[in-house]
Amino acid sequence: MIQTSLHADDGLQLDNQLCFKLYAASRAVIRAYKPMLDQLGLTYPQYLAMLVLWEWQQQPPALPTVKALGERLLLDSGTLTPLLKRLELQGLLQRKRSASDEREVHLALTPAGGALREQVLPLKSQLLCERGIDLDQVAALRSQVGVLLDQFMALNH
Amino acid sequence: MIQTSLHADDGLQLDNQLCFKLYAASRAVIRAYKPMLDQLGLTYPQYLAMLVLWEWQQQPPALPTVKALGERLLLDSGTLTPLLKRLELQGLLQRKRSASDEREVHLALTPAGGALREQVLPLKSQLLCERGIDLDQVAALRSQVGVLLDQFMALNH
DNA sequence: TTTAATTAAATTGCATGCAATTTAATTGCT
DNA sequence: AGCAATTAAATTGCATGCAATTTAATTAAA
Repeated sequence: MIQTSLHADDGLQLDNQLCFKLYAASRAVIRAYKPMLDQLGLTYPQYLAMLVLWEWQQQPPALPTVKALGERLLLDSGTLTPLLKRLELQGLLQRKRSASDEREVHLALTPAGGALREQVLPLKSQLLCERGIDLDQVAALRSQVGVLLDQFMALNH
Repeated sequence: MIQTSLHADDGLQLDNQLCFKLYAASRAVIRAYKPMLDQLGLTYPQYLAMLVLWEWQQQPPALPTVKALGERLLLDSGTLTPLLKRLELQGLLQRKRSASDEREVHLALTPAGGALREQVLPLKSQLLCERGIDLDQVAALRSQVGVLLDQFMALNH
């Protein structure tokens, strides 16, 4: 393929930046979730935290710690601590110091927090339906963005 | 392809969420830019703003307004006004009220702001090189994420 | 031409992200 | 045991994002 560029460096054109497309697409998708999240009373990162806690609930023995949640979401305690305090204030979870290791904080869903899960699936179906999203296309893109993510996670050692 | 799911709703597994992959990938790429941006003295959104201003400089007559910049970056004045004030404080640009329409604020690069552009390309090449990024793969993914972005922009009317 | 509706920025308030530091608890080492 | 090194959260400080409101200027309309 032949490059016929007018400028010496299309490499700095905003539209040529994968980083900008990702950044903008991420915000656009979060914006699309907003009506659903408003009904749930959650912000987007709070929703992600709940996804992890709901998932964890299905494979008991141990409760997740703040650290474990952070590894899953790629967020640190500086972000998670205040976020989790807000979820606790809303009555969706409880934060309790581990008895065996007082440094750790275990996260346990309350009944209300567990129940909230049931409201998500219908709302999400509605969202996808209303917008006529192609599920196969979404799955394919998710897989590719996932590969990119893994590469960058490996590179950022 | 046959679905053999253990749970009734893989649809809520974090790893199955395109939104999370995008969100995490976006932050990972921004993190990868950090060393370069530190050398430039810019944050990531400040860098995006500079990209637009550099691009604009090549097609004169009129200067971009805050609104025009916002349309390009998909950001509003609530985000841009303080960001631009910081760039102005750093001496990279000037903000001046339009004479013809006092509501508008025009953005003009200072010589320092224009000169900064020259430092970016070599730093970016170095970044790509050090990490052994496949340019064709990046271009392909950018195109696909771009399609997704366009779809969501259309849907969020 | 007054006045109502629009529009562009700025401002306010809140919730992230994230670097850097601090605190408290636990491990490892000698 | 005694002490240094690690580790998990919390805290602090700063820069976004973004909804909602405000302010000032321009346009449209009666």
